[in-house]
Amino acid sequence: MLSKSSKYAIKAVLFLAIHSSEENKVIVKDIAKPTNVPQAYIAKLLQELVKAEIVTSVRGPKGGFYLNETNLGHSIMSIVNVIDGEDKLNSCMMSLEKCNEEKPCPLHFALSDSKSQILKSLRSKTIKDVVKEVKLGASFLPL
Amino acid sequence: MLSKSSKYAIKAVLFLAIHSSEENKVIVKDIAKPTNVPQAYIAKLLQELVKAEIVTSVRGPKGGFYLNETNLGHSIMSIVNVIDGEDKLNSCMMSLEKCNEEKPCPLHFALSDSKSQILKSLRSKTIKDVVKEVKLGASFLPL
DNA sequence: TCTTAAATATGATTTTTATCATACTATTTT
DNA sequence: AAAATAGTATGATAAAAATCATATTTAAGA
Repeated sequence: MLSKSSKYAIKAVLFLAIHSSEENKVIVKDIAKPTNVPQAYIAKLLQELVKAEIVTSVRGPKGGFYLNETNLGHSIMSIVNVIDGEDKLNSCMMSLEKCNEEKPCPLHFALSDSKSQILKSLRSKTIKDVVKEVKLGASFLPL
Repeated sequence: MLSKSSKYAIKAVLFLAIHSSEENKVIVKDIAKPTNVPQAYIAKLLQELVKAEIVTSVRGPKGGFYLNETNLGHSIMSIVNVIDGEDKLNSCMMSLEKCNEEKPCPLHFALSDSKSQILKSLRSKTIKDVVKEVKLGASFLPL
């Protein structure tokens, strides 16, 4: 469902949401280690997120990444869309195309409710929303 | 979530569930075309399913594949397990390991309900179950 | 202005997944 | 018994995803 890349990206963004601010930028190395993502790889993903204006970056010494208020308002879905492409998640679980009520795939009725729920959740939850929940106890590195 | 391979496998199995019987075996060519899956590829997947006793095969002329009553009782999940491996689907959506109530990942609360629903559905629905729903209108090749 | 610390750009390599090809084995039919 | 028709086994190739490496650009600070 979510590619490794999207998962990495979500992790990194949530990490920034919690640990960064304009006055407190975080450098890639310090994102890579705690999130357990290869540094060069997360760097590349972050660049895409910067281009998409989901994270903010500043170069040079004292530079790094952070999320501003606008950034925090983006949905989790928007991260996935940037990394995996727009309709990776909208595609049918069963066949390789999209299915719907009129043209349901064989697993449509078994899965579509839960699937729409997940999509809805990803679409409606902003980074900020999730951070609240994280602060209530979610951890980055479940074992 | 489901790999292309699992999707192919599910398609093929459901196709057989609908169109085959011991007296009416189906050869790979006639599975590949209507399900829109590369023939050599589905052949390979079918072999794994045969080994796992999820589909039945007979060699030689008048041979082919079919599902017997036992085969029909398997869950959709069992197909995925054979093709993608046991815990591909059980892994956490967010981090790369498994998460749970005690050690939730940041997206745990947002997604776990729907996810368990999907898993439950895949685990509990047998091939036979899904076939009933298919006969009520699902199609194999949604556009 | 030079050095240093950061992101950025680009592309090479590796690994995984998907696909294709070919030779072999089993069973039916003639 | 031979020929034909099916699955089976194995491995080669191609494409995609993930990872690694390196050079470039930008900005801060001495």
